[in-house]
Amino acid sequence: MTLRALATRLGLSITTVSRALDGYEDVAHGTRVRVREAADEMGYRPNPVARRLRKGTADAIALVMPTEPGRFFQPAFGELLAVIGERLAAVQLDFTLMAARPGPDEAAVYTRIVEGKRADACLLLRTRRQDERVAYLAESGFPFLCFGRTETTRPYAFVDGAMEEGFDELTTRLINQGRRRFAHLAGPSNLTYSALRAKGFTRALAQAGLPAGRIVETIATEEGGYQAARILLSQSERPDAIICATDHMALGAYRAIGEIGARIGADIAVTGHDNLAAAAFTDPPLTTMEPPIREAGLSIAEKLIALIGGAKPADLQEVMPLRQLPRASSGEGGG
Amino acid sequence: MTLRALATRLGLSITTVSRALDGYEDVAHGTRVRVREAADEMGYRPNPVARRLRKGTADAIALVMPTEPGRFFQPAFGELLAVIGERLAAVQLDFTLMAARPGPDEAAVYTRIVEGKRADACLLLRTRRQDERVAYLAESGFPFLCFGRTETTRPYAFVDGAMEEGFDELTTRLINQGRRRFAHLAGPSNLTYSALRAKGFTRALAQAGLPAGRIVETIATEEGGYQAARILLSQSERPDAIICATDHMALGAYRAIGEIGARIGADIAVTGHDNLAAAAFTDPPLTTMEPPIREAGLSIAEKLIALIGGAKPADLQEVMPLRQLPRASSGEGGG
DNA sequence: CAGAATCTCCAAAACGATTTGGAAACGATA
DNA sequence: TATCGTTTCCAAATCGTTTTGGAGATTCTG
Repeated sequence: MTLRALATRLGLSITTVSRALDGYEDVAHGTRVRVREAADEMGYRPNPVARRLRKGTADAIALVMPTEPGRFFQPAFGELLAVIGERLAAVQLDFTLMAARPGPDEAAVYTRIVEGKRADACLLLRTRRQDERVAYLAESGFPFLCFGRTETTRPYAFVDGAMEEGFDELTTRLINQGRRRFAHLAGPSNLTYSALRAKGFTRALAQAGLPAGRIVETIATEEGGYQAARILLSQSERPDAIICATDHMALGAYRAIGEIGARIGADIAVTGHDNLAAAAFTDPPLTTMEPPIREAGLSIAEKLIALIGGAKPADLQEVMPLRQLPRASSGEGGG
Repeated sequence: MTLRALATRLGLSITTVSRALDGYEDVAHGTRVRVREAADEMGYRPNPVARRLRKGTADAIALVMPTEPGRFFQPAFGELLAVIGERLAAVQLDFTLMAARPGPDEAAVYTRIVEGKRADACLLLRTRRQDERVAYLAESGFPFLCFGRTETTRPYAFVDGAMEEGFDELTTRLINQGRRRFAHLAGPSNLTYSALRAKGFTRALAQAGLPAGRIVETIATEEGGYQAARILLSQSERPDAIICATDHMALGAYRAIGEIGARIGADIAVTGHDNLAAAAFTDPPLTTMEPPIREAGLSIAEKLIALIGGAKPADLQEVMPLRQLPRASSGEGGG
């Protein structure tokens, strides 16, 4: 069912049918109605590819997943994609996934998107402090949005959680509770989120006039958290609060603490970030904070749409507050 | 940089340039080389949209995410997508994500894919026993592949884990260990995986000549597992083994068991399925089984490619064995 | 009633590739 | 030399839209 078929069937020109469907003013009301009725009676759907070719757009947003070897961990990834995808579909935008492992291949994927016009804009995940992807995209004038911040002088569009504030608030809360020997299990230092979380942690201690806490950098998994926590716990001055960059790391710390027979919550506070589904059901329930995934997804979609519409990146920046979830692992909450 | 530009620059016709790049035999070796060199010197990339229009393909695979309200839980979803995406990209196929909540909207999304030619094939997740999506796609002759099985008389392409066998093996192991009072926390009964897992569980008991185990159906989350386990534990004949359909549910059961002061592993065995990242780090570590996500992803991609190539669905069926991970929650393994 | 303004409509040119159906040039064959 | 086969190339059609630049009909204005 093409436009031509519809046109000949109606005894009209292709032009008129096209314009009638698009609601132009220069087609008589009567014919417009007639065309529309015929169109959905015959189940006509414009061929998206033809439209794209003519309009010179891709009608698509690209998402490049940085696939590191081993498990892929972006908490609530599925939900995030679902929300974004749903919103984009509503405005007829395809949401295209591409995978690339960080490194030389990654650059090729971005080149393909930009030079091959595979998308009208793209979405970056797991942003790094120094991010070549951002540099390349900004350089080539291609619209993009980061989920997470990066360090650059150029204005760029992003959506991110208020992690610095979140970790500051959390740490301050534990200070007020009387904790004094703080340690922080940080994620890989090249990722912006690690730096921001560590910064909030550090700031809270400084503000309270306490000595700087110990910071151990490790991979953001259970195993990483376990190893790092073991090291911390084996040292002379044992911490009474371990602020972990992620829930996964916190679960690793749980085991390390269990092994030395200390009590989580009472002896040593443990906290995370993400609010994994499991976090409320660990023993004890894990104190954490939760990024507003649905809201973030909607905001991301909205900003991508704006970006395609020509909005300036500088006007598309948003830091979203996190929800604090005090639970028993820091001697708070019920249970 | 279009084909025309390249052609005039080389003093050749568009036809010749196109054919030279595609490696046809009817262009002289010399010119072929010349054309190719010029092409990648000038960074020529064929416009994918134009190519699609002409060839009548979408060069894309669609994935419709069933976004149920609340958390979206497909374990290892990110990794699965990454693997599939990577493989598809290698053969120049886009991987398009769409979201739809099960119900009337869902049908519209599939109609859009099929009638709007948004993709050459599509991938279904969270397959249901009676799946209208499968019915519709099969009906309309659109190529599709299911990750998970469904109940239909027509031959269809799928990749799935050997869950029936996995749950049978697990249950048998626990029977041999001396457990006798079995219960199963099943997922929603409309999803095929729930039925298969329950079937494996049931089969093992029957084969051992034991009475049928109690089966409680619930939502596949921690909360669902917790509620269901509480009910089980409040009854007169307390189970000594709770086989959960998923790790998430098992974690919920952990809490319920903790609340009544029983010991997981020693008093009551608890097991799951998925091998969540957290599963090895719970206390005690959770006995579970792991689907081969990478292999499944690769197989899915391969089959989708074959499907587009015209392979018969009946030849594209694969059930992949699960890896058993006996751990302390069933009184096995270390720790 | 002539001329202008307004309504409706349409033919044809894009968009950038692939593919069909030759055509020119050339050497080989008889 | 005339014919045939190869080799190498190309003009033009095609995919299905959108959009430009009118053109005919009708109504309005003075």
